[in-house]
Amino acid sequence: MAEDYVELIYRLEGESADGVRTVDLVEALAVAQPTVTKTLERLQRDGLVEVEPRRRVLLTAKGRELAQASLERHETIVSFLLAIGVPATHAELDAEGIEHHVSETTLMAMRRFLSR
Amino acid sequence: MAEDYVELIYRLEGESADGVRTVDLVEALAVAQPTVTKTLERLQRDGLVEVEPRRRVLLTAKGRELAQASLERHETIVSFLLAIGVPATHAELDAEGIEHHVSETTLMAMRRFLSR
DNA sequence: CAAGATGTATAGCAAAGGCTATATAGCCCG
DNA sequence: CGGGCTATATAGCCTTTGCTATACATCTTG
Repeated sequence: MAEDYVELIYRLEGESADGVRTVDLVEALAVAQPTVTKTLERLQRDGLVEVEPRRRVLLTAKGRELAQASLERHETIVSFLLAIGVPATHAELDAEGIEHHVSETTLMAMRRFLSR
Repeated sequence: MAEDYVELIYRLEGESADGVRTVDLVEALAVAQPTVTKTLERLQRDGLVEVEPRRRVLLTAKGRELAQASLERHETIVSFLLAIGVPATHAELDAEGIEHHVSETTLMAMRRFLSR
């Protein structure tokens, strides 16, 4: 979950000027608000985000790094799925599921395939 | 987890003549014995396995169907990963992680790729 | 056939990730 | 500047998947 959260926060940061709020995550993830609040507490505990009470959710340096790495992995997988003929709709969804379970070795094979 | 368990039981059935026992799953999954027992209770509740108390673990018809479908999916993914150049060691492990998260659509794309 | 080894069951605990209901803080507007 | 709306926090509950410690049953073997 941690990766999903930081990746999402990272993306949302790029889409809205005045910061990411809990409610944005609630909407994007389609879960109940207390679920997001609780998860953010864990992420905070793990040093991935910083939450201004009742205000914005910010990524720490560590969180941002993880987000960038996750996003890159995500995009590699989406590109790869598209390349083997998976329609765009499914590619996005499947990548979400897959991205936390592929080794660096398999990612390399995907990149190799893409640059063939 | 359900799929992992029934798939494993199904495979172990083929490897040993006198039935699958809890201890076989404990060893294969590398978890503590009470974890397996408890999970088997849930699978039993869900009608996937039948447990002879202190004896064998059997698949129900429903469990066997799920196991076969899971195994087939697993093998498709392993073959596919091997085909794009992932070494055998990683292919097995990654397939385990991936197999619960790919849509039928993506599986079809993999099969298409394999029969190209 | 009794002991010890092996296997299984049971009790109790924890963390993650969900939920609902409710309280409270902050913001905007009349 | 007070009320209401919106956002966030808090309390309390649930299930899954893990664990350890311990009790009990079964099997094997001397």
